[in-house]
Amino acid sequence: MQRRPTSFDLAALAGVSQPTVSRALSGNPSVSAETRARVLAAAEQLNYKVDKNASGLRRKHSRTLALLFFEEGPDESALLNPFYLSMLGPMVRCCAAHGYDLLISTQQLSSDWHVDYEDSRKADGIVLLGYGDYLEYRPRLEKLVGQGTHFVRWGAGGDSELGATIGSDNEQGGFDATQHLLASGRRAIAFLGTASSAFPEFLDRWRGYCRALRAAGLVPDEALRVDAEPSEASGRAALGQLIARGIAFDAIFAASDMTAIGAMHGLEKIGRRIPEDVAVVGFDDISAARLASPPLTTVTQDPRGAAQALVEALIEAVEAGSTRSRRLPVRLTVRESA
Amino acid sequence: MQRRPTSFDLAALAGVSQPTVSRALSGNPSVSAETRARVLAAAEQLNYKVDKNASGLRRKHSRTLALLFFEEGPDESALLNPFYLSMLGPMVRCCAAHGYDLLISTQQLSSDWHVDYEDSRKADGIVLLGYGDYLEYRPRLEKLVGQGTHFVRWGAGGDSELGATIGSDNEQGGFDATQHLLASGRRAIAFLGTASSAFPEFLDRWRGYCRALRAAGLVPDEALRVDAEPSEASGRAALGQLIARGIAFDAIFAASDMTAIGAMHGLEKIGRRIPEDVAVVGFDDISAARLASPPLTTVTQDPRGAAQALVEALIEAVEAGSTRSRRLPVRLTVRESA
DNA sequence: GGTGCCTATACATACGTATTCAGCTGCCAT
DNA sequence: ATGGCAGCTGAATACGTATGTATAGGCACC
Repeated sequence: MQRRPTSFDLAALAGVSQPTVSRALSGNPSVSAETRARVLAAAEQLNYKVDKNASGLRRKHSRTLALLFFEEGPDESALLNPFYLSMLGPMVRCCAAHGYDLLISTQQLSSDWHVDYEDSRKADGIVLLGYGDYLEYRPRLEKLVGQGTHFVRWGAGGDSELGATIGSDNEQGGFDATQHLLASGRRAIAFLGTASSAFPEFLDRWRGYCRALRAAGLVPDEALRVDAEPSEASGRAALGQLIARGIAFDAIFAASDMTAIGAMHGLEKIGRRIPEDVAVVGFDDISAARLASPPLTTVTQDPRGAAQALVEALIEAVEAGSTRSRRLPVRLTVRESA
Repeated sequence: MQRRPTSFDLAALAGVSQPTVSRALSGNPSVSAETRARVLAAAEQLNYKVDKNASGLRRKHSRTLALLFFEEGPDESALLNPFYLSMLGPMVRCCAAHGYDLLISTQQLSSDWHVDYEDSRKADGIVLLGYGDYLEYRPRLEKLVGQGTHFVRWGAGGDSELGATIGSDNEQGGFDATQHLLASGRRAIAFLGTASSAFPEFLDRWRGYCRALRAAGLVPDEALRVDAEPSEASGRAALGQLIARGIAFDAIFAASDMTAIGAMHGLEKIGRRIPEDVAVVGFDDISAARLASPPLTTVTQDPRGAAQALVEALIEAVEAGSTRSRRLPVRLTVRESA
């Protein structure tokens, strides 16, 4: 393993100077076609690769984006969110298509704010995943803005002071899901979800649910609303609570698939058939939704579109200096549970 | 957003020279405690961060590892593998603990071999995920070895000529799963899996299955073995095939959870109870296994341990020049399906 | 009091690339 | 023939850090 070839070696081989090599490789139009060809041939021969450290030092950017997952701890990490995980592939591909590399990291709430990537020039900008609209984050995001760091957040959006936000149209998703249930004749539709600030999306889904009901001339009934977090256990518990209330229902709209699957298990246990007795619709389209029995009808967020929107917004922020928030469309995926 | 502070600015503020700043920050023992304190205070004040491009240029490494997912295309990517995805968090944390950053990328088989990260000094070493033991990869891996690139592969291992390999003890997992079924009195245990080179792990799982049978004085029956890929549809189809053969069975060991879940759906459809009529054991412990109904007994690979083993092996390769392959223990997770 | 040694710091330089500026060549118009 | 101009290329330099070598001061020892 001998010394790496440098642009000087390349220049010597191609019979030109080092600056010409640099220009040739970066596609500068001032270098003649034949010179460029000679340089490229030499590069091929020496298996020359630009040293990105030197390049990044000289230019002022690294052509690298950082992907930052929020986490409370190993067991409470945005890296466990299946939707985020499904965005990973598309993000990597989208970055590659734009000539960027992707750095991945996590950020603990408890730790100091060490978003060094942009500070230390390892990344030109940051994608933030798992940062809800918690107030706790505000000062950190504000500091980021203050530093002039380029970043884009996945979230419910709204607050354009804190950088651009990309998120799904949760309200419309809630509307579509509910309308689907209404269209199949259901009238007593329970809503399983929480309005906790930890899941701001759930509130929008609830709003869509209400809008659909009202559009059908119905009035949302608080008795049909049960608090539930996105977990199987919580879904089962919520169903138990619903039953305990003794209120009749012929459908369930769960604000997350995990909750929906838990509720389905609960229904199964008490012998209520799905969808004959109770139709169920979830939200997220996690992989287990398709594998559930019966397969779960759910609101699908498009991971590819989301990934692309995030990456392209960030690149725009990096290269053009600013970008805009976006709300992405969702799609109802009808399977057998409703 | 003014100019970034450099180590010279820091030196001026602390009243020392730039080299002293560099030494103070890197913990060089030759700098006195009081000087170091002054430098650190100045760094805090200026919010100084080492420029990793310049640092990487001067040193010969970037303290960055690249994580490379193999993919045939967007729909056939190692980034879709839930086990790999579950390693992500632990890998990130493990890298951080060792002071490394993690770059994530994909590699298409069809494209040229562009593992530029190490070539271009963006990464010091590479973790390869999703590279089975396909012969097609050999030349590429050999080239990597030839270049002196440091890398570690997740896989069945064995071929130590092609770099270190870290993998689960699939044979033992197959043995444990089968023994568990035997212990509960099952005697006719079907094996659902394929020996295709695309899934070399399956072959080891099959071997473990055979060893358990023989240890119990039974002889593996080829009639109980059905080819199946790791997908729900394939699992359902495999069960159909098994039924069509008209052979009696009281248990199923599927070489993957996806297959097992498909088979469970098939059993449900024809009214066979799980586990009363047929016990089912899977392999992988994907998230859907716990959510299945009944929850699936399966062989759990430890993503944290795997991630740690991969990262630490790679770091050892990078820093010490070489490393060794390892086979990681697996654990049977008993739920309700068997 | 000079020599030698040790500690802490400063000086100078190298890493490999991209860019600014200047220079060279040849061609066209005057 | 000469000035100007365009099209390419080369020389010099800057980017910010880390490190090898040199230097200044302090102390012990003979």
